Amino acid sequence: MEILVKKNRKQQIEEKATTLFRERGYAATSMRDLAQVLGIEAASLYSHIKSKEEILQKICFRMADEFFEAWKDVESVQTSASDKISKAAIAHVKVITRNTDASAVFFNEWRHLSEPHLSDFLAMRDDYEGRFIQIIKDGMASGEFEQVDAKFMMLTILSSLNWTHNWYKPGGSLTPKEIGVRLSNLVLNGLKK
Amino acid sequence: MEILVKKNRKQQIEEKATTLFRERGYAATSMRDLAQVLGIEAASLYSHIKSKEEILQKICFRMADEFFEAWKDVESVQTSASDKISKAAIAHVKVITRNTDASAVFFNEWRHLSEPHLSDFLAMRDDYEGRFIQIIKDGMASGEFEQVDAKFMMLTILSSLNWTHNWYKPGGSLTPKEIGVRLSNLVLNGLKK
DNA sequence: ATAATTTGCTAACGAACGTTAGTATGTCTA
DNA sequence: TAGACATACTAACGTTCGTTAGCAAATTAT
Repeated sequence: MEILVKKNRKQQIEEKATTLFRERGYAATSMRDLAQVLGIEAASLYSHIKSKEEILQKICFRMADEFFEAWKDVESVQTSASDKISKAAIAHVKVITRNTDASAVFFNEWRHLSEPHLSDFLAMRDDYEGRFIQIIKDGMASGEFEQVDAKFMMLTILSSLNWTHNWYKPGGSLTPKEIGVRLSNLVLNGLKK
Repeated sequence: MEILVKKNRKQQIEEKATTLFRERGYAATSMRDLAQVLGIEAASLYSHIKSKEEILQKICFRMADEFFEAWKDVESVQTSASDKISKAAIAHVKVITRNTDASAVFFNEWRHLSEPHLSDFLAMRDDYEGRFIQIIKDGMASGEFEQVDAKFMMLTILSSLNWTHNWYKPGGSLTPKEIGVRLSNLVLNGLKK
């Protein structure tokens, strides 16, 4: 029995869609826009995909997978909370910088997912955020961190990390790792001398 | 000569539109959606407004005005760079928390502005961001701050401040001022003990 | 060589979009 | 009391939307 693999054209569609969704937003990107970029008719897209939303789902859940996959670097070793924050920041930023367009779509367009995908997405996000909260709580319990509102702190840290998708350019002076190091350094030690 | 003041209904339209634009995004909100929330027909909206985009413009530029207005608290007194960062954070967060819906639209939907409004908007944003950069540079020059990339730092700080629109709820345990204090404290002193 | 698969087309569907024209009805003001 | 104004309506416009049906050619696998 053969498993059919529509590999090439479908990938191209998803790549171009990612760029367009990032630039114009999901709702403001039409299938005709997407087809034009690919040099085909809009109706032809449906030889490869099921629906417009299917593309968005692929982008969002592939990015979610990447974020979770990268987290393995964080939990692999037993170390201090500071070290874990640093490792998490580096891993997280690495995923974002590896695909800034898809990250932008992931962060900004997920609300256009329909159920049950939307609930699945939010559940994964909660899980991911919970891991950051745990590190912060551990750091407070061990006396390594100041006593703070762990959720507040998680939101603040993640907002800084996530924002990198908005300004990172592959040719820039900072490598993804350096960005992660600097961000975690700011979060841990602050701006003051 | 009479100056006509269409005050009440137009305000209502802008308020409801702000909520919808925040929840669904500008492009995914139809004029019929908006009309339904107001209990009228879509065509009736045009007795009060010129176009859908006019509403977006009003929201975006009113928020911009508010951010600049709040900045006066920051530049009014001669003080240390740390103090200025703290004052700026508090002022900035105060504006956001005063209207979380409009802030969300301001941060997420500005790209749907057409020219020349888009260019005007971006110019204002550059101006605003430049003020943060200047404080950071001053703090480095005086030896108060670590030597860092000022733009990188500005982006990181503002991303944390701006993210508050996503989780702040008026009835919460933290006041807007407390949020500003805690955010600036994290930025200045870090999480480590 | 033949069958299956990939890729794309034209034509069209019903629905939704932002918006305009023209009209009617109250309400406030001169 | 007359005119201006605020508010909302019905009907409709031309356009664009996501998507389907049916067909055709090229490529690939058996």
